[in-house]
Amino acid sequence: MLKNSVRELRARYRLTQQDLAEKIEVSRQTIGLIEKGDYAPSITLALKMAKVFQVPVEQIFYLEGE
Amino acid sequence: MLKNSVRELRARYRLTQQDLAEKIEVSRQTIGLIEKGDYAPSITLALKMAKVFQVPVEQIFYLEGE
DNA sequence: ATAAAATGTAAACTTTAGTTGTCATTTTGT
DNA sequence: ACAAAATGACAACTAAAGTTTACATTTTAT
Repeated sequence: MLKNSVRELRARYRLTQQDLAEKIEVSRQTIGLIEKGDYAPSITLALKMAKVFQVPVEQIFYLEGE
Repeated sequence: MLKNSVRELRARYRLTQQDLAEKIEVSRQTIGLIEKGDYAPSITLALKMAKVFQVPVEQIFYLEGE
């Protein structure tokens, strides 16, 4: 099962969902749905996010319970 | 633009597309299309692949030319 | 307390990931 | 050289990502 720490990282950088959305070129709603855990984004989105937060992808998205 | 080194890693482990497909639970065709660069897989697929190859996701998938 | 900004949510939609089946071509092993 | 295994490719399809619009609720700042 896929989990993520987008909300925490976003808080650390004091970005709104809108801010983050713009930086990685997706809609605000998409950020919301990802934070909620509603779906597994594309690797492209994940890589862009990792760049914004300056952490490895694995530190944002990870499989829990295999 | 998204690039990847799936083919190289798969060769290193001497796995067929079919083998890899089974390990990460996708179809053989999907592996072929990813190697060809036809599309950006989900982060879930990428994480599973990273596990198989025992490398960070960034070593498999990366954005080239921003 | 109030207004503005931020977030949650939902429906209807478009786009793209991923599947299944099938056949042709290439590679590998004997 | 030959057969078997592996890959390429394509069409038609299904499933899921991601968008847009719109409105309700919550948070934040003054």
